[in-house]
Amino acid sequence: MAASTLTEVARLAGVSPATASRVLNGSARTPGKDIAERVRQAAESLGYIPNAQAQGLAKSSSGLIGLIVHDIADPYFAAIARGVQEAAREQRRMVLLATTGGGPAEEKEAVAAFAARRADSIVIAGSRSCRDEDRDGNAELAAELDRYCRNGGRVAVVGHPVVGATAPDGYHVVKVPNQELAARLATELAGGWDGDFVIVGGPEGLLTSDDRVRGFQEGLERAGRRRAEVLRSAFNRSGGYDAGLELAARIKAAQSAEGGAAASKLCIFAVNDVMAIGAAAALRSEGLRIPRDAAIAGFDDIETLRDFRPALSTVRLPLEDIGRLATRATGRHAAGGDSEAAGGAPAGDITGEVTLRRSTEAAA
Amino acid sequence: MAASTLTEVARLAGVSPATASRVLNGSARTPGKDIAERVRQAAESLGYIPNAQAQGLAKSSSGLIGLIVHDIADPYFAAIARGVQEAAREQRRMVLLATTGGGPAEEKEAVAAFAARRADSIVIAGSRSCRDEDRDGNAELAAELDRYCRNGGRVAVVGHPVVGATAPDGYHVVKVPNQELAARLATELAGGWDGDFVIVGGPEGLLTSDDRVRGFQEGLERAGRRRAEVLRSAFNRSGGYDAGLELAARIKAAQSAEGGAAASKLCIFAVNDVMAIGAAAALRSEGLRIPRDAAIAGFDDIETLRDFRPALSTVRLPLEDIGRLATRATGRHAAGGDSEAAGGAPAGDITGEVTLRRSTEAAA
DNA sequence: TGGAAGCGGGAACGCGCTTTCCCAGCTAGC
DNA sequence: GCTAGCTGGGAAAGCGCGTTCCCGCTTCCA
Repeated sequence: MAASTLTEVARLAGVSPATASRVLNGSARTPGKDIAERVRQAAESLGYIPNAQAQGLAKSSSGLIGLIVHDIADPYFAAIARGVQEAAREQRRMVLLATTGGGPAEEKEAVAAFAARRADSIVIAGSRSCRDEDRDGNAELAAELDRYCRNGGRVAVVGHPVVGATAPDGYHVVKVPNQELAARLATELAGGWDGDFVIVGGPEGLLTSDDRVRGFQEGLERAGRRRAEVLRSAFNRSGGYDAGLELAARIKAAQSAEGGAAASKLCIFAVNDVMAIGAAAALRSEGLRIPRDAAIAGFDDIETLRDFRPALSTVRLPLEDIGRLATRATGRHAAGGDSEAAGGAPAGDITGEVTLRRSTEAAA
Repeated sequence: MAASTLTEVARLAGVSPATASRVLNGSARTPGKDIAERVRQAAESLGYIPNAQAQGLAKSSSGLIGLIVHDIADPYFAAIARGVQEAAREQRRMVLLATTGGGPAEEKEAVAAFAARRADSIVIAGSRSCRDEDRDGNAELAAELDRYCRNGGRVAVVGHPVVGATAPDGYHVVKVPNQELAARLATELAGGWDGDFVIVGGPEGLLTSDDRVRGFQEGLERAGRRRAEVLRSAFNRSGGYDAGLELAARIKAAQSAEGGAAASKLCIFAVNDVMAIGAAAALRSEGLRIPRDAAIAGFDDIETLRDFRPALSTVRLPLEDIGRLATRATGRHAAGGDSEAAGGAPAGDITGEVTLRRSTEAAA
């Protein structure tokens, strides 16, 4: 038994489907009071639920918004997803979720799937990559997005524009000042730290990671410090852990070489909180303590990690807002152009905040 | 310019829409090689993407699976969502996300929205509530689900059946042995702990919380211990924090009353990890240390929290598997009845594992 | 060589809904 | 009193696709 249809409701109410449609699913024309009531009662008694697919077909708009993340279980993406979800609810739309593991090829597939579902808009979170091996994938993704936009879709990307994408109408980028914030973090850290800095970054070519690395180096330079060495590993907890093991070995070697613990201490900047936690875990597993033997800082200020001890110095990013803004940017009335003048939230105005905590205190 | 349609492809290829459909969207009948090739090329050159809405309308099935969670940013739900997402991908379906904040009324709305979209199945995660104020909401939710199932929808619920729901065809519950696992946790803890136990639970009527409380009490009893006092607060980090403050005051009072720190120590069981972390943070903020001044245990073994120090004793729940199993249970061939004999994953066979770590070590 | 069986392709209908167009009935204006 | 103008309702044409039915052609067997 399939759900009851508009026609059935209409028949029961003794009116035409057209009229039933007009009263049940908001139209410019409003039928007479008594008829409306009859229809509503018929719908109620039949438990009528409009078929969104059919509505979408007829109106060619689905009320769907597609969200692409690398991994929904990653707290970074989960936080963004929450914002997206919230904004979607405001707009009375539903969110369609796709996780891709970060590969542009899978992202392209996700875009195609969203396009097939005729999603009104797409939000892409997650770092862009410009690694060589992703070249083709990026090109295909860009092409797919381009087509999607030409067909009237709207897309918002968090962070960087998709590599190689021309910017057609409806293509919006929510800029995150990773570089600038990383620079600020570096200068603030440099103010209270005498030792050297090391950066634990993601794979080269991951733009978010690259930005943060570059920014941090800039900040050091501005503070009159020498550039930090950059260690590359996976952009997740285990990457941080691996790098942490490596660093632990060095620290221990340095300590024993110089005799006491009086050696100049290292300050580790991991390009995201999850990596920082991984690195911290590695140091700890090697018997080192933070910030006694080394300082460590992250990026993102993941909520779940705020109770971590020693409290992690990091850069707070308003992840939920980012998701919300990206979603709003794809809203119907967000027609580009005078987004500032329109009075709505000035999309793209993301800002973060350097947050120094115990993990980088000099006095251990 | 809307996306190109099957008819356009057919025209370009010089065939009828029927033929084009047969070659492009898998049918029992396969047109001739050359024609197929022509159609495929036409599709390619037009950038044809099948309209899933139209397909869904015609086939009356959408390839959509609805997921209902309280909050996607909560790591518990995020982990489940990952599993759901994975299983959905296996089945070549997409997941539609709804977050409800836990209220049955909102859950009902989500179900209705999914029904409108003609989602093939619905997975409901998140604790059921049997509080009085949710009575009406539960009834409405049950009715909505019932209707959904009667219309051929399949639903899987994680944890408990929806309160008041009769179990029609296609209604599946993924049981989580919360009670039993909590009991096991209690007995294991009792083995290495002399002091009293306190339970930090969620609001009364939240079934997951209630189960864990009940199980823990049972376990204590089995171990010959006296029942623990139960503190109630919100089922999240801040609820844990509040309870932690209260407990910290008591502990400090007891310590100063008995002079030294030699008083019998408290072991706190928070009904989930996030609450446990909150409670731990509260104790710490009051100058108490874990496990020196009190032991603490949680439940769920949230991945992001595993690096927390002192390492949290907890019960590992295979959250991802839970999501996966729930999703698979709603699969097309999961026709109920002999699910065991069917050879597939024997759904409902969720099991957890008590994991004792440093936070409950007696020797501080 | 004639007929039946089989196969590849097209015409047409239906999925459930929106929307335009049209028509009947009414009121208002001359 | 007659027509212009308006209002509320219905008929019907799609939206893009799957699918059934039908038809013309080839192939095989008698």
